[in-house]
Formats: sequence, structure tokens, C-alpha cells
Amino acid sequence: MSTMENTTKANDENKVEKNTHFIHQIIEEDIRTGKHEGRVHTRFPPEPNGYLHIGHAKSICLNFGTAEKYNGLCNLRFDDTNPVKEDTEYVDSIKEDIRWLGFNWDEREFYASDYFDQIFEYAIKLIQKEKAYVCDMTAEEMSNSRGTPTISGKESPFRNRSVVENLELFYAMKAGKFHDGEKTLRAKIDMESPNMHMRDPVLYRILHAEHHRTGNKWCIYPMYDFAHGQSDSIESITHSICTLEFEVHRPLYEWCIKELEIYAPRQIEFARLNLNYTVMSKRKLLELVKNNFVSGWDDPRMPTICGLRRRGYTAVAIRNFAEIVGVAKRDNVIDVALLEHCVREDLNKKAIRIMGVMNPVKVVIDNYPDGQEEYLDAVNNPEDESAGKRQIPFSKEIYIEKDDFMENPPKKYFRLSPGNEVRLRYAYFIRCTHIIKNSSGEITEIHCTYDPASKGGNSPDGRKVQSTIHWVSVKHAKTVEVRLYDRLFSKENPDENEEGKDYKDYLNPHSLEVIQAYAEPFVEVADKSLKYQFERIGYFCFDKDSIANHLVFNRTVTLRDSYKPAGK
RNA sequence: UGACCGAUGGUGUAAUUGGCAACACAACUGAUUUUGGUUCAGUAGAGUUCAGGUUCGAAACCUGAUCGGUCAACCA
Repeated sequence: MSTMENTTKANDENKVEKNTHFIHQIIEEDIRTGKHEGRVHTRFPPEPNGYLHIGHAKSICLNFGTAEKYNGLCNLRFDDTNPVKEDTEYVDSIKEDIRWLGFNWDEREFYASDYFDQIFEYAIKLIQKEKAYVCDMTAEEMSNSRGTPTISGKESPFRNRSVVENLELFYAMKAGKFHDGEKTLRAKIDMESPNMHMRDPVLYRILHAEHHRTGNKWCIYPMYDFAHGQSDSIESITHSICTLEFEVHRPLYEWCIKELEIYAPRQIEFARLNLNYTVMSKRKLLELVKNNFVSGWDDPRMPTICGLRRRGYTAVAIRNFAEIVGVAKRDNVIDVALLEHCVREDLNKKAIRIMGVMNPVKVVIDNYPDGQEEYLDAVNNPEDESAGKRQIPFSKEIYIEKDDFMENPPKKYFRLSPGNEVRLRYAYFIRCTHIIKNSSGEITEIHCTYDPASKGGNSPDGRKVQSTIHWVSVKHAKTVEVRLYDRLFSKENPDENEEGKDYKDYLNPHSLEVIQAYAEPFVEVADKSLKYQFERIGYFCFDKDSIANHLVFNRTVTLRDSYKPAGK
């Protein structure tokens, strides 16, 4: 019976259980009713004007994941309709990040700019249908006449130009006869609409700017609202999934499709991801980079995908996180602890265990022969036998963590203290006999005796110790740089600021601590592309700054620590 | 005050679509453990924003209120 249960359990664990949320319910209903002949086709549409962050990861997982789940397709489409903000640098980084997350778009890489000719024709059609007109108002005039959410707007004096005149002017706009801002093409909808986006929105604006893909072919560019739905339509997208702020755009999205009489995809909105102790807006992230609060977009403290990657996060962890947080329409703030849980879960299975001392204090084993050294067996990963074993050098003098010794230990302190015996992992039992301090009272040496019979970590007499601590042989220790990262902000919601302050005032001054640590010699031959756990400390990865004689480790996340000093 | 959207333990997401609120994270016990890790077992914590209504029965449906979000770029 227990065998049955185990089998069932194991099978369940292997399945990455996909949550069925409201979007999938809509899709399943569409499949059931035969809409789009049961086809499912999504798209991920980033604007190439910045780096992707964990919030985009959620959207990527949703769009690509949905396509996978329903045997459909997902297009990668760059929403590049604003040349002054966009650049190929960003399209490259976006592609790298999506690929790293493990999604594939094969031949389905698109650009809204690919459709500029078609979208221009759409505009012509609207003009011919008397549903669009060229407007001469300045941005300011237009803003003034638009009204407010509670006060309806006023119609443009150019609203009733003839089709012929509109056509003529629009072609002139395209031909570069006007300066930036001089004219726009506007939809003729309803200046009294309670929805601001329906008050004759701008469809095309004049921008004498070089586009990263179309060069100088165009000097007029479609607005988001006149490009997005049409692009979806052209690509036969079935479900156009976007974030909540586009909810009020949906009537316009649908208006364009309807007036153009083209294939109609369905726009569905969901709540974007928010994480506590960080900021997510592109503007703020950019500001952090520009003002050197962080080292760059891939600073391991950044919530960017490249930052998380450099920090040591795995794609599996992020995808799993995206799955766990779910998809809904209510505003949310996810606890970073959940993200951290997801990496730990993955890294626990993958990370090679190594020994390293971050904050050393020397231990001298008085009864260990001078000059002797030996190599002890250690398992590389207790969670994965196939990871194999390695040997660690041991000698008379070792470093242990300062935290692992207390001269006057509180009640439940199990580690080394005067008279107490502990196990050195994979080595011996040692007992503290005395300590040596310097003139200022700091402990400089801890003296111990070891039990030669306890080699490997077990005493033949069966006696137990309450604690096992890690160590590094002084003689064999390799000095490495370790970057201890912590959350970027010390406030849960840096955006919610008190008077006269802004999010930057809540930057955590201790978000990065760089230390020199001692590690076992194995680090010098370790595969730099793998993940590691410094035993009892946390998960780490090699930073790209590592060079032959200067290894650099980034702390991805600490291990969970259930030790609570008495009184706390 | 206009339109649209939302409201379920500390956090996030569920609830066979009207049948006595579940899962995960976080917290806390205990067991196991050569990582105070892992694993395992368990505890606590919401009666579903509020008020009415429909119903044998409401987290779900209706009405109203309250609170929160989004929208007034020639950004996306």
C-alpha cells in the first residue's frame, strides 16, 4: 500500500501542475465552442526600450506557457512604433532573456514596424470611411480640448475636413511636408465619450526620427492604439493578453478592428506582478542604473531577468514562480520570500556543496600532528548521488565561522564553546579547550583537541554531538571574493513614500557587502557555469567578474535558518 | 464627482460555477538529519469589505454603499 502511495506521489511531483485561471477558462470555452477552429495563438509584445524584468517573466510564461498548454503558437513581437525610445540593443537583450527562460519562438519573430505599410493602408481606409481626419491642433490645444474624465471634450475645428482634403494632407504628412507635431491623424469617434481614449484619439503622429529597423523610410508613426490590435489581427492572434492598464483601451482596440473590418482577436487583461522590497517601473529601474545606485541593468540586486540570472537564479525557479503566483485581475504584491523559496527549491536539488568560511576565526587542534595533512571524503550533493564525491584537505589549523563559536553560549546554542564538542563536517569531533585573545579582547585562536577515532565524522563509541560545523584548512584555503546581496530596498513598498521622500530614500545601504572569504581548493577547478552551496551559508554562483586568480562569488540567497537565539 | 475594473487568513491563488472555504509561501511545534539545510508529521490563522435581497442553501447571483486601482502623452 505504501508503495502505491509513493508511486502516486512521485508521479504527482513530476507534473508541473498548471493552474487553470480565468484566462485559461476563457480559452477552454473558446475551444469548446469552436471559436477560431480551436486554435490558440498568443503573443508577447515588448517594446524594445528597456530590459525585461520579473514582471515581464510572468507575462512571457503566461503567453508562451498558454500556447504550449493548448498546443498553440506564441509570437514574439516587438512593439516598435516609437523610434525615439527604441533600440536594437534592447531587442537583443529581450531575445536573450526569453531564450534563457527556455521559450522558443522559432520563425515567429515579428515587429510592428513590419506592418507599417499595412497600417498606413488601414489609416487610408478609415479616412475614406470618414472615420479619421487630419488635425492641425498642437499637442497643447488638443489636450485642452479633450476635457477631463468628468467634463466632455470639444470637437476639433478640423474634424469635418473632406475625405479628399484629409487624404491629401495625410499623404503630405507621409511625404515629410510637415514638421514634428504640426499635424496628426485622429480617429473620429466621440469627444463626449466617458472613456477618454475614445475622444478622437491620435492615430498617427509626425516623427522625423530614424527607426532602428525601417531607417528613414517613415516620418509618421502609428500610435500604440492604432498598431497593436492591427498587428494582433494581421498575425491571427486569438487571445491578446495584456496588463490591466489597457482595460480602458479595449473599446478603442475593438473600434479599430470593427471599422477596419478585419479579423478580430480578443484582448484579455490580467494584473501585473508586483514584488515587495523592490521597484518595477522601467523609469525607476533606469534611474537606478543611470545614477549608479546599482552597477547596471544586470546588477544582481535588480529585479531584471538579467539581474536575477547574474544573481544565480535559475530559469526553472523563475518559471515555477510565475506558475505559483497565479493570474488574476486584482492588484497584488508578491512577497519576495516566495521567489526566494522557488530558487532554494531548485538549487537544493542542483547545487554542489562546498565549504567556505565567510567570517573566519582560527582553530588550532593541539593534539593533531604538526605538519600533517590528509584528504577527507565529502559528498558533492546529498540530494543527488550522481553528483559524486570529492576530497577536502585537513590540517592542524583551520578556519571556522566566527558565529560558530561563543565564549558564553546561551541555552540552545549547539555550536562550539569552551568544553563543548562538535563535529567538523566530514572530518573529526573536536572539543574546545581554551581560547586566546588579543589585547583588545578579540578572540584570535580557539584551541581544541580532536578525537582521532572520529575520522569522517563518526565516533566508534556512538557518542553524539549536537552540531556539525563547516571549516577550511588554513594551509589550503583559497581566498575568494564573495558578494553578499540583500534586498535593494529596506522598505516593503518603496513607492509608497512619506512626505518629501521618494523611493530612492529607501535604498538598503546594506544591499551589497563585499567580503574576502576562505574556500576549499575545489573552487579553483569548479565549473563556473554551475550553482553552488557554501554549506550552512547559502547558494552561490560565480560572477562573470571572476578571473583565474580572482574568483568572485555572488550570493543568490541564504539558506533558511531556523536557529533563533534565545530571547528572540 | 465620469467610465471601466477589482475586493477571500500576514501574502498570493483556489473553491466541481449556488452545496457547509482549499493549496502554496510566511509563522509556529515536533521528528529525522554529518548543513540549526533537506525531508516528514503537525499547529495556529479568514467565515469571504459592509448592508439589504433572491434561494432550502450565497464567497459566488441582484441592489446599494465603502474601499482600492486604471484612464485626461502626438508613450507603450
